[in-house]
Amino acid sequence: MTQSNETTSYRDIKETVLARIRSGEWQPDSLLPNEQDLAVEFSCTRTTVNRALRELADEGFLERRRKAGTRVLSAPQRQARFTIPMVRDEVEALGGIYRYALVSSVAERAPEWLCARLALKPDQHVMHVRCMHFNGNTPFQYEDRWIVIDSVPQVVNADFASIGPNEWLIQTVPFTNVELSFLASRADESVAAFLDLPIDEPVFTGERITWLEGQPVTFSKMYFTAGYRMTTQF
Amino acid sequence: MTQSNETTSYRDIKETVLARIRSGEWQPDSLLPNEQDLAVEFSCTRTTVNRALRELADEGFLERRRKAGTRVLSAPQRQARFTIPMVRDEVEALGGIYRYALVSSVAERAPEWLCARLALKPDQHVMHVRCMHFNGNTPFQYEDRWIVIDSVPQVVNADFASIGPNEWLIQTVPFTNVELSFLASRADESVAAFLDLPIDEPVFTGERITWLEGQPVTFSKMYFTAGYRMTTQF
DNA sequence: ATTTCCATTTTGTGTAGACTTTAAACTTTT
DNA sequence: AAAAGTTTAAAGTCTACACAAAATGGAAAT
Repeated sequence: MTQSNETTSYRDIKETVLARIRSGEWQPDSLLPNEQDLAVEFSCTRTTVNRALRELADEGFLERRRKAGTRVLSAPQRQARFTIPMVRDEVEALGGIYRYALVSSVAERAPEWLCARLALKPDQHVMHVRCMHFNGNTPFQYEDRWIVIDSVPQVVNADFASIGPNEWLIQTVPFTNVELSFLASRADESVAAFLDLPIDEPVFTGERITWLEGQPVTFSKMYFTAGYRMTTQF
Repeated sequence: MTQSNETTSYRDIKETVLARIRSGEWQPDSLLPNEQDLAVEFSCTRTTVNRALRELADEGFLERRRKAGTRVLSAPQRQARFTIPMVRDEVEALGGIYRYALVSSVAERAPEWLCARLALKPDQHVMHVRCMHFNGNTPFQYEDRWIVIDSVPQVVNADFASIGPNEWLIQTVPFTNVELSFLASRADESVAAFLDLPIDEPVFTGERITWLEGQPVTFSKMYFTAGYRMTTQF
């Protein structure tokens, strides 16, 4: 059969299923009919039903298990997706002019806390890069970053005066695994100075660890401007 | 052909494509071969290639447009997916015992700032619920919430002494639209008291606005325990 | 009563092929 | 040139069918 106006598409099925859950017709924890039966009901193939249910499961509405069937999740595990933009894009999306400035870039022995954090050997060296990201002339983010030299030997020749370490790394080393955290920290003297804040001001802070095939590549702390909020809708 | 050991699955294709992007073989902004050609290369059907590329696009690695083809995103818009668990689950995942306590629950006229925030009429009423979530006996989260009575009339009969407002709302109005923000705030006198912190301590804070079919349902502020971090891996 | 094993059900994934939709690129007209 | 129309290549989706893999529930063995 050709897909004409009256054909049920996987989108229609998704909508119908969601509507039935919302209306209470399909209660939380209850089992849905199996794919074959739904295919008959919607007069389409099982393939189409499968796609609809698979996506709803991805989106956190359903739970599916072979042989056990598909059930409505009682507490819809809705996942918030935060897009992690690069600072430049974030500033430009705010309608601002992005400006970058290098503060310092030094090769040094990895400090103890970093060795612990990244599972480095005590004598490994890192490139310590500090830099600022501005929105026009307003400080937007202060970045404190360490790059493991053994993992990215080219870093010793990188010119971080002209390109930010994040953009450089993205061009240079692909990464495979990332751990990203957000927390509230307190502006110490240096952070306060760079972001033009009072000392002890609460600062929204991100920490990112990046690995390439199990090798630690970089650790960075990002201190955001006062009043910054990370927002998403779903 | 049957799917035997040597068959290329959409997973294999995803991996291979990612590897080629990482290795630089497929540069950012460059165009991938079209699905048909890839199908030939991987000796599978276009359907299978399609699924692989579609998922990679969903995950933020590729951009696909009809007729234009598939290209590697220059700034991989990787999306961090934070699962937003209910406090109970979060505490239990930490190995703790979850305990809930109501602080107060009062019906009142919506304050001006809330009217502005939720686009309420100036005379609308809200249920103002304050409560605590504990990990054992340690304060974990202090929650300050307003529920729009016109949107959820049953709320006046809800017994928030025995069930948290979030869990009650999920049972009552399950499918909603949400705007979620995170920021760093400063513990005022009351927050500090509830979370057992010094005044002015930085506090990781979440704000959530919830709508049902365009109607504002609830606004809540969640103040997290000292040292809290929201973490994800990808 | 408990464990082990097996049949069966349900989702997971693949093949092969067709039609649809979008939008880029080209062609014609103004 | 610029605008309007046309072609066409690429992704998007569906059909129809097949075999694979997991896990449940019951049967058999201990």
